[in-house]
Amino acid sequence: MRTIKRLPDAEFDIMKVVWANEPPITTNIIMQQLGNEREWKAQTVISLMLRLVERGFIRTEKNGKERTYFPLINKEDYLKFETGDFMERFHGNSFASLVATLYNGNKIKDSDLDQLAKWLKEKRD
Amino acid sequence: MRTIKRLPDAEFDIMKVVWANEPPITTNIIMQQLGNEREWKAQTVISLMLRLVERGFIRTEKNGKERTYFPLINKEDYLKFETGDFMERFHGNSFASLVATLYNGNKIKDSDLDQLAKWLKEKRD
DNA sequence: AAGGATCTTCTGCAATTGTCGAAAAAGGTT
DNA sequence: AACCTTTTTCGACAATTGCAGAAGATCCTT
Repeated sequence: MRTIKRLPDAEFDIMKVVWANEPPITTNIIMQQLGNEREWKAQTVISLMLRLVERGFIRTEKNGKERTYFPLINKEDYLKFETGDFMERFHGNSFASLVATLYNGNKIKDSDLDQLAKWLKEKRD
Repeated sequence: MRTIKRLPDAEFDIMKVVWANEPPITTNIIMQQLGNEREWKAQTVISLMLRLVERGFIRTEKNGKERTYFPLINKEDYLKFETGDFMERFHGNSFASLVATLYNGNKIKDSDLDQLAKWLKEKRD
């Protein structure tokens, strides 16, 4: 069982689009939806997709001259992994350290607090 | 003013030790305290320190045959940056998404929830 | 002063990451 | 069939990262 690993930035940006769309995914979808943030040539996108295939994050099929892609790892699982990894590396798994850092960096908005309160209330039935 | 950037893993591991100790820091301190996790040769540590100097994370002084180092960027600031960056890249700056992900990944203990509830109550006086 | 022990400097190198150009493949058009 | 268009495949290359050998510098002993 291969262990999941952190993705390079560019590949993760691709995955975000993959996850945000209904499969099958095409390179065109990627390019259009990343147009604003990334100015990639088609070849660039394709070779990143290829690397994602090698990593086992997506699989691919060829139909005619086009190639389509399907996610193999879902967003929630990957986020869980990244978030856990982050918690460990930067906060020694201390939730309090994380929250304090966010708060001191003004990364917690009032709307977040509201949502959080609601979420918290649900958890404690 | 140069903008702060994410550090490579190896360099961040060094910084953790730098931050955990009273300056001046020596390569020996680094090697001893990283002994369990990393099996680096002295040259490896030194060249990583050098890169950290170039990045402006530490400064260095030479005394005799030894070299000592002093942090220039403090841990809290760096963590704020990393944490903010992480929030944006992986959670679209949604604190709620972060908390939910941690919770679903069982990264939040019940005691954490209690603390959070208390903290939350304080914030909304 | 000669030799040894340490620590540093210099240099290099393989793997990974970010980005393509050039050429090939497949489909549509005339 | 010949040509154009779109998309892919192949190969490449520079920058970054992880790591350390070889050689130099400095101090300590004898």
